[in-house]
Amino acid sequence: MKTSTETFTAKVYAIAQKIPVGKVATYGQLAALAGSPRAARAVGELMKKNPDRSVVPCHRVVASNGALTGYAFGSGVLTKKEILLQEGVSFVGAKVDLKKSQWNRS
DNA sequence: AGATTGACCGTGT
DNA sequence: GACACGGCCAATC
Repeated sequence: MKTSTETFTAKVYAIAQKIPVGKVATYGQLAALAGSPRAARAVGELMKKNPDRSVVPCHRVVASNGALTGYAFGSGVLTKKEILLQEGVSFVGAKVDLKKSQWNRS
């Protein structure tokens, strides 16, 4: 029986890996799915400290308003945006079109 | 063990 | 519609 924190962290990473290509999820959404709807901030911490972007597509995680926030790899948000465009995510100016590309969890 | 920070979110002015 | 403030959660120093 692990502490709640480890479960939360594990869930966040697991969920992040479940985000399909061409879709994005908000920090709050990941937090909610992980069991703490208010832990959006903590999710950001996990993404920043994420073990590996190959196992945790942190680039598919954006702010609730669709804006791209920090990125621990490449050139930061610039690289993140490029990757999302590569994935086929719809963009509106400098933000993601959540109406079209927000992850509709199964 | 205590205090501070941080890739956020919601509400108010 | 834009700017400012507070609140929550977990990790890090």
